Amino acid sequence: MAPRPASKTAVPSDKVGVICRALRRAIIEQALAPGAKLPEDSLGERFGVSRTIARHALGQLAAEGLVELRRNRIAVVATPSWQEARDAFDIRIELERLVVRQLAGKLTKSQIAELNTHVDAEDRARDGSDAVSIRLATEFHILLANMTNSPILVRYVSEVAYRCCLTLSLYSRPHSSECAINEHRAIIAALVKGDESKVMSLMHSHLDSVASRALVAPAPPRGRDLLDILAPYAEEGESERVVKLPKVVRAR
Amino acid sequence: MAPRPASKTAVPSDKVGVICRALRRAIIEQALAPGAKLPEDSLGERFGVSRTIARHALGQLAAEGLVELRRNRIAVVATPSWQEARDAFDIRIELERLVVRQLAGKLTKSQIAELNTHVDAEDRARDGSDAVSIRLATEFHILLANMTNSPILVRYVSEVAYRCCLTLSLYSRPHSSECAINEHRAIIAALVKGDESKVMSLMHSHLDSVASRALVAPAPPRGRDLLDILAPYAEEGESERVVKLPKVVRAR
DNA sequence: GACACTCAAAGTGCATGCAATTGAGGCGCA
DNA sequence: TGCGCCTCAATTGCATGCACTTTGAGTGTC
Repeated sequence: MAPRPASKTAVPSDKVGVICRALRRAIIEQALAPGAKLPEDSLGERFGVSRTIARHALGQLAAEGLVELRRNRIAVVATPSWQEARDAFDIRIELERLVVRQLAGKLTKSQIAELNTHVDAEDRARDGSDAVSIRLATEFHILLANMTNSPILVRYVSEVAYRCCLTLSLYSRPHSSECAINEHRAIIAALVKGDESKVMSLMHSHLDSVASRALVAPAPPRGRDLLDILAPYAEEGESERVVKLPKVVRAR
Repeated sequence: MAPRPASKTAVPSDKVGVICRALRRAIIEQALAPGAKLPEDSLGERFGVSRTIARHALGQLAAEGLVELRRNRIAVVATPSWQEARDAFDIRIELERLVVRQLAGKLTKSQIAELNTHVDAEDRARDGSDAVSIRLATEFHILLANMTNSPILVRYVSEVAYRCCLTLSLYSRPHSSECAINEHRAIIAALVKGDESKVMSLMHSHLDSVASRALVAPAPPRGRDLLDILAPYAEEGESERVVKLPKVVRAR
């Protein structure tokens, strides 16, 4: 009587899956900002399960890079460095070029309709919160990936898209999403037309522009704590040279 | 006093990490063939930990696609379909092109030496078991990925390379690795020379030839069981239509 | 001999309990 | 006030126990 068989990847039980999906969504909507604490018992209590399950879910999310786990420490929402964000976008560009290459000229009528419906929803959400816009924009890309029918590709694109989403909340200025929506429409058009190289370059420039709008400066603009800000000044990770800095550094 | 800080990705405790690494290696060396059963208690007993930990490790490996988990069933080593194998190689090609693009002309002397040392080892292992050759060949690619210093890229390349490895054991004829080794040498040379587009196309054709040598036919050649072989003939997954087939089908 | 049914053994799903670690506030001291 | 030490509540690490599900071997019937 399960509502959906939910061809989800590798989710052991489904309570774990439920928690993962909920947290994922909360994270990409920025309800949980990078650095937010995720204690096992609170999570368990909130979802009506034991710590064991909450812990398992955190493990999965950590594998996806959305959560950071350190031994004996409370799990936190991941805080990717600027460089990691850049890397994620580079990977994403390649993967999504592959997606549209496989899809060009191969969409069914109902798939095209589904994509258009989604972009319409993005349009309608323009006045709403940024968080929802960002989520919908991300989901557009995941929807595309889904249409390839390649579970592996879906997983990688989803993961890396979520990670990128996470970085937007760290490094981006308030989102201006209108152009992105037009770019989505252009991509659909090119996919329908079946112009493989056109749609690949469209996707490339789309993601590139999202990335460059988001990752404006290599400096960590906000949401970082003192230690992270100081980190680049440490260089030699060795030891005694930094002893003269404020004690927080030693506390590391 | 930990020997290495081990910048490994997202491994909660380290007992889990140990088990994951051991299983990963066993899988890619085909000590554990696709379909092999991995009961939690046996695993726990073997590694001297409780089922809880073994279970957690299986969860991680499932997230990487090396293990298949089904509710209330014993975990098994994944048995990718031919199509999934093809998809994995496609993704791998894109990711590794990215790797060598980033690396072209940027290798340090010691990195070049490390690569050469590795290929020498591959050479020496040519007479040994296929399993070891395959593992070394895979590790060459992971070594390259590591040199990009992009943890995300490393993770994805490793994962997808392991998956490809897994498919080799399913679909490939006995490995003939000599040409692969020469191709590795050619890639190193092009990387040193710094010819970006040359090295990208070398990597592309290298992986393409590995894939086409491995994935010779879309039919599932061996190691599959009756059910999987019959699967394509079922089409409508519904129900009663297959009732007339041998009873194993119903047993599903 | 083939099928259907039953039931115990094996295995997973999950909660709970106990030990170990952490870090934050409190206390003393200069 | 400012700094360091100490203690204890909060939290994780992990094993274990109990309930439920699956499996397959054995039994009986036709």
